[in-house]
Amino acid sequence: MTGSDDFDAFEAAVPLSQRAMAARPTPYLEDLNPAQRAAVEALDGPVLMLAGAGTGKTKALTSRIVHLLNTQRTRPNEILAVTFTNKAAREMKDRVSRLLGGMEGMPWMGTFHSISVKILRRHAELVGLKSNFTILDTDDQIRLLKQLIVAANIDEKRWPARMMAGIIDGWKNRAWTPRRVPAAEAGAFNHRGTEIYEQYQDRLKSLNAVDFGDLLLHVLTIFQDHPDVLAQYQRWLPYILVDEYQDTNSAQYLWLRLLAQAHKNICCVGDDDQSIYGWRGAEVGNILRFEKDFPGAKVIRLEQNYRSTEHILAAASGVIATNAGRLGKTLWTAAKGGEKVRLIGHWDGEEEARWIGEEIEAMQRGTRRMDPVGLDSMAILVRASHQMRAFEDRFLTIGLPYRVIGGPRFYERLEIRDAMAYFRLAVSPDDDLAFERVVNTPKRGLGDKAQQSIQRAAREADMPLLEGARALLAQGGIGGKGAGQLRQFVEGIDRWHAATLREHNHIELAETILDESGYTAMWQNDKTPEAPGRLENLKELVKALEQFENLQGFLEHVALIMDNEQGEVGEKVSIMTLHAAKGLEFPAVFLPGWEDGLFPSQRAMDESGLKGLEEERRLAYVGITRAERICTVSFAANRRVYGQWQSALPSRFIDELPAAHVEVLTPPGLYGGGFGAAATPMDQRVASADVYNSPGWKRMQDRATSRPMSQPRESKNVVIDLQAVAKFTTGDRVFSTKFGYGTVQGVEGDKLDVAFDKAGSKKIVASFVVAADRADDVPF
DNA sequence: GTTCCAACATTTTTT
DNA sequence: ATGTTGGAAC
Repeated sequence: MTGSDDFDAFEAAVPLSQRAMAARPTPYLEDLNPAQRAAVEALDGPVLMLAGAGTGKTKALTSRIVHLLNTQRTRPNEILAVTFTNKAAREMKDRVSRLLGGMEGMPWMGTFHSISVKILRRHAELVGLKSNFTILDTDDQIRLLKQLIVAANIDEKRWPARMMAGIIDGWKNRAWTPRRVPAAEAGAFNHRGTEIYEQYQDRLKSLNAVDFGDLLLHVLTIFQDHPDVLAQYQRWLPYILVDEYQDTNSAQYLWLRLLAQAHKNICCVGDDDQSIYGWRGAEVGNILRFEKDFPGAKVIRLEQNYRSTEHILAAASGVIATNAGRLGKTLWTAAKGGEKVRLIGHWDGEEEARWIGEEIEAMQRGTRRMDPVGLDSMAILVRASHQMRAFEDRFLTIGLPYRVIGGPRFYERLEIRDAMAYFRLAVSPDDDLAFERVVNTPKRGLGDKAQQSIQRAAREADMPLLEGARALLAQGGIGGKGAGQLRQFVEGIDRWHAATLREHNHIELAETILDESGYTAMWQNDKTPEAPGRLENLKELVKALEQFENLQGFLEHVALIMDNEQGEVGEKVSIMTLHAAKGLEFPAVFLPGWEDGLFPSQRAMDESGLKGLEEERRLAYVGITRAERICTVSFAANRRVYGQWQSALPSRFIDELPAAHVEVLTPPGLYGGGFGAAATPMDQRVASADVYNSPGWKRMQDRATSRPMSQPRESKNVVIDLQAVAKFTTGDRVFSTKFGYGTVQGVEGDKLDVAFDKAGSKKIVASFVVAADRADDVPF
C-alpha cells in the first residue's frame, strides 16, 4: 500500500483556520476570461461550473487548484480532485504541475475508483474485507455469476450471466446494496435477481474480492455506517473538485455529497449538453439539480468557445436546442466566418466511405478554398463501431494511413488476461478465479471432470483451489495423464510464489512463469494467423513490467488502469466512435452515418424513449463540437449491416441543423444527393418508403422463395434494390440523382412519380424510371 | 478430453 | 458478415 504516508500527513495537518491567507502574485489569473476568472476565484462554498464544449474547462479547473494553493487556503494533500478516467486525471496532474512549475504531491487527485480503492484498503475490515482484497474485472465477474446461476438451477441460456452482471452494475450505480434493492425490482432476472445479487456479494466477500461497483459502494457504506470515519475524511479533504459532473451516477453523487456536506466547498464542472453515458448509469439529473442539492450554489457559465468557428458552433447549438430540460448556455466565439457545416448524401455506405477517402486526400493536398490539412488533424466519428469497418476497408484499398482509437484494449485481450492470471497466482496463490482461468490453459488434460473434483475437494476442506488440488493429488484423486500435469502446475505456482517473495528480478520471473507454464509454447505452436500477434502482445506485457518494482505493484496498477498507450507514429486519420471522441478536438471532422435508426440509434430510442433520443442528440452535439474548422455530415440511403441490406431516412438531426449554417454538397455524377437533400431546401426534404405492398416488392419476394433468405422484417423503410434514377426540379435548377427508395408503386421499367411530402404537404414531385442496373446488389 | 459445427448476438465504454 | 460460445460427436 502506498497511501499510508498521506494519512499520517493528514493527522499532522495544521488546522485550516490557523493558516494565513497571504496574497501572492497570481499571473495565471491574467490568462483567463471573466467567466473563467470568476469560476477560479469563487473558492468557498458550492460552485457549479457549466463549461460548454471548447470553453477552456480544464484551464479553469487547473487554475482553480493552483489558486487554492496560492491563496494558502489549503495544501496539495487536502484537495480532492475527482475525474472519471485515468487519462483525465493524468492530464489534470500534468497541467497543474506545469502551472506550479514542478509537481507537488496531490495524493487525492484521481478517478472515483482509484480514490475509493485508497480509502477502502484503509478501512476494508469495516465491510468484512481484508486490506489486500483483489479487484475483479468484468470477465471475472461474469464467470463468478455464471457459477452462481448454474448452482441456482437457472437456465443460463435464457438468463445469461452477462445480463445479471448488467443488472447488478445498474443497482450498484444506484447505490443499492442487496438489502436496499427496492421491491419494484423484485421481478428482475426472472424474480431471482436479488437472490443472486446477495449470493454474489457473499461470494465476493469470501474470495476477499470486489468488483468495480463495489469500490464505490463499499466506501459509501463505510461513510454511512461510520460517521467518525466520514468526519475524518471531511476534515482531511476540505476542498473538492469534480470533473465531468454530468456523467456521475447516483452512487458517485452520494459519495460526493457525504464528503462535501460538512464544508460544502465543492466545485463541480460539467456540461449537461455533453452527458452521453446514461446507459451506464450516469444521471444528468445530478447536474440539473445541483442548485437544489447545494443551496446558495454559484453557477458560473463558461460560454466563450475557443475551438470552433461560428458556423460549427451555430449548427451544434441548433441541434441541441431541441432538447428539453437543459440548464442552457449560449456559446459564442470570436472566430467569425469559416466553412459552413457540409452535408452530403450517398447511395450506400461504401459510396460514403469512398467519398470521404477522396475528400481526405483532397484536403491533404489542399484546395482552392483551403490550405492543406494534415491527416493527424482529421477524424471520422461514427455512432457504432461496426461502421468503422467500411472506412478501414476503403482506406486499406487506397493506402490511406489511419488509426482506430478505442476498440479492444490491451489488457482485455485473451492472452494478456491469461498471462495476468498466471502473475496473480504467483503473487497470491489463493486467487481462485485466476486458478480457474489457467488450470487448463495450456491444455493439461484437466477437463470438466478433473476441475469439478478439484472444486469439490477445495470446498469440502474450505480451502483455496490450489490447496484443494494439492490435497487431491496427495490422495490420488486424479487419474491419468492429468495427474502429472496438475502436479507440475501446482509445483510451478509454489516455485513462482516463492520467487516473488525473494525479491527476484520480476521481469525475469514473469518470463520464467510464461515459459515454465507452457503458455508461451502454446502460442508458438499455434498456427492460426493471430498467434504471432498474441506473442507480440505478451512481449509488450513483459516490457510494461519495467516501469514497476515488482509484480504486485504492476497488478494493482493494471486492475484500475485498463487503458493502453498506443504510441503510434506517423500522420494518420483517426477513426473512432463519438463516445471515444469526447474531450478531443480536430480541425476537420467527418460525421458519417446520420441515418435514423443508426443515429439516433433505434435501440436507444426503443429502450429509453425520449430520454434516449435526447442523449443521442447530445451525442450529435458532441460530434459537431469536436470540429474546429471543417465539419462534414453525411448519410447513405442504403447500408449493409451485419450482412443485411437496410435502407433508412436521413437522420432527424439533419433536419435540426440550422439551414443558414449548412452547405449542401452535390458531388459530380449521378450519385450523391441521396434523397434530394442536395437539391432541396432542408424543410422540404423527406422521403417515405412503404414498399411492402408494391408489385415490385411482391415480385422480389417471389424470386426469393427459391433461395434461402431471411424473412422481410417488420420495418417501415425497406430497401428496394432496384435502382431508380430520378430527375427533379427546385426553383430553376434541375437535378438528377439515384434513389434507394421512395413511395414506389411500380416495377422495373415503369415510370414512377414520387411525392416527397412532409407533414402532409407535397412539395416536390420527382418522376423516375425504375432500372435494374443494380440487380446484382439484390440480396437474394 | 478434444474437436467441430450450429446457434447466437452484434450501440455506445470506464473503472 | 463475423466472431464467440455451448453442446454433441469423436
